[in-house]
Amino acid sequence: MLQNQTRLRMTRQRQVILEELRQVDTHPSADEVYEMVRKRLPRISLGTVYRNLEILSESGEIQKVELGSCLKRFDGFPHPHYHIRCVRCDRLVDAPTQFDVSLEGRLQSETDFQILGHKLEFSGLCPDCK
Amino acid sequence: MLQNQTRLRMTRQRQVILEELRQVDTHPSADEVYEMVRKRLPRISLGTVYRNLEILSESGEIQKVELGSCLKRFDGFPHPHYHIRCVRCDRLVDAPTQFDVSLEGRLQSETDFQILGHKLEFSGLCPDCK
DNA sequence: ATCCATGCAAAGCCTTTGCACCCGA
DNA sequence: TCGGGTGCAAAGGCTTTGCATGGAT
Repeated sequence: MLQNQTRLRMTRQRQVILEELRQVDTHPSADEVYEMVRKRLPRISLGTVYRNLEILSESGEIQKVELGSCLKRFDGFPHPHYHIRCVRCDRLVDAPTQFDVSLEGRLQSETDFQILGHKLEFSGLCPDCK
Repeated sequence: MLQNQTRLRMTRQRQVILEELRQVDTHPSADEVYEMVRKRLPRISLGTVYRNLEILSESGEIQKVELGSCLKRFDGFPHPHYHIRCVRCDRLVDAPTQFDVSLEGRLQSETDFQILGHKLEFSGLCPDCK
């Protein structure tokens, strides 16, 4: 979250992006947001959309859904387990927690999806970074 | 997982990638795997590493750590909640499950990380796809 | 022998960034 | 006014792919 002293300047672009995003529950990508916003602000640029999505999610107004970065990581051990990612240095370690299939069972009764699996990632500060 | 009938052809490159990955717990990126493997197979190409990481994770020999794809999605509602992703059409919907902070507490006592949060994503087949 | 895998390089996709101009507070 | 925001376009980073050749079964 941003401190109050760094209050967001509310430009038309930023406001429209926020409004459009709050009107849907489809979790659009940056490009999809761009297309939505363009109907109201035809001259907005894709760069502005990216910049504002970043700023809005840093300030806690919205959230990014994906974990980590674009960079994929690989784990040589295929058994199901969880990870902890250091928010500062991006180090990824196995979490000393048991995999809990019951999470899926609880959800299954509440949804029309056929649940097949789940992934859980913790974030925090690693011993070196805290 | 691949069916047994589609047994993997075990080339030297594929085998070395698998061996190297099983010797570390650092969750390397594709490029880091490339650097590791290159010490033993100097002529291997980055494309081969990518192709094999993909094949090995599809066959269940290893796993990709990141959720979803490289494409980031945005959610206009910043309160903590979980998502379900359709493995077939990639649609993303909110999970009708309560956010459970106690997951963090249980882990905190078991690790030297300072836990700050967690993300949980379910995968499954959406009503349209199943 | 067959067909998948490889090396190489180019292309692709999404995202970030430099720069000059603009505008909200 | 003035520092952050914008549009535009180019660059960047990671990943995928086309193609001719190579190699496992």
